[in-house]
Amino acid sequence: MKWQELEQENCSLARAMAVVGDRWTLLVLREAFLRVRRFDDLQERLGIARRVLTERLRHLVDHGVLEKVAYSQTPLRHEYRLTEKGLGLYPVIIGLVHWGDAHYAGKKGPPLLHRHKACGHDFRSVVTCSECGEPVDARSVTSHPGPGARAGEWDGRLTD
Amino acid sequence: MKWQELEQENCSLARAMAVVGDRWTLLVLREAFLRVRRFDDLQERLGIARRVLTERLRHLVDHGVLEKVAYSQTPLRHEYRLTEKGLGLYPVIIGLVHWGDAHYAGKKGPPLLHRHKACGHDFRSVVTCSECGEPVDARSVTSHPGPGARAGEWDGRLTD
DNA sequence: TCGATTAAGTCTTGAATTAAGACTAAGTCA
DNA sequence: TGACTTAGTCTTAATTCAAGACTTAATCGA
Repeated sequence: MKWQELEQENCSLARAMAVVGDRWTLLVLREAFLRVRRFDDLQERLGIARRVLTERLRHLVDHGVLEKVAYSQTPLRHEYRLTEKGLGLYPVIIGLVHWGDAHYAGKKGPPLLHRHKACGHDFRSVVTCSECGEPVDARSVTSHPGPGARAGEWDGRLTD
Repeated sequence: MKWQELEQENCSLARAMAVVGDRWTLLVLREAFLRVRRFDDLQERLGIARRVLTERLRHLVDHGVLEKVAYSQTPLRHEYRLTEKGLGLYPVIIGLVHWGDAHYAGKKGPPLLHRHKACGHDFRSVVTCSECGEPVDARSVTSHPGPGARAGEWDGRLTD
């Protein structure tokens, strides 16, 4: 299967991966969340090949994850900002960061802490259920076909 | 920068991406969460090149995300199961799925629903603060260096 | 017994993608 | 005018991937 064919799959994860699923994109978005928005800054901080960065930024703009905004008219210069759709990826980023913290931080602890402005504490992210508010993990969930499931593509494996 | 150099970076996201950040790995893990655990089943359902699947599974086993477990002695056959560390990626997967649902589901709705066993409802994942329990989004968080930050690698941009 | 089947890979080849860094274009600054 | 800045484009060699044929070792069915 070619990469962009993923977009056609009847799976929200596959469709999301078609947008942000390559080796560099989430790192570019990390920088965007850290307010690094300019081409040269991104290139230097990430060590990414310029051609690849060009292509990724275009892809993200095309998919509405970033938008290209002029920050100077003379000379005309642009920066890349997260859209609302892009900000919606925060749970993914923070989830990966906390997984990395849990398994790869050295003895001293994580390199970066995250503070919740509202309560003032450094926190870990906790995934909870939108319906009952309790924490959710892999073992407490079952999956079943939704209204958008394509006929014939469900094999019943998960109906336990 | 080469891919595996990411592991050396002083950033939990980069370290996490070094393990699960390529085009296929999260799709392989999606299948693992859906209890698809055998080589041929994974290969067929994903349409991934067999050589690449071999390499990814080895990588995930090497990093303790999956473990290779014998399910038959004669003939000797193995399957790939999520470890506790692998189960810890559930927030990332569900975050991507819900982002995909929000932005790429068709008119009919998402292809797959997720039910919280404890309360019995289909749910969306909500990321909350471990300290105060309130929902958290990108705008309600600031980041600052933690105990594991390497001297000289922090540039102060985020201390707002 | 013997051929077919199954599972889990390995191998080969051509195509696509990436890393690294030189080069370019357009405008500003001293 | 000449140096500098920003945001790219271009080139080349190395790496990775897609597709699918092939392999190995054991079981199954006739």
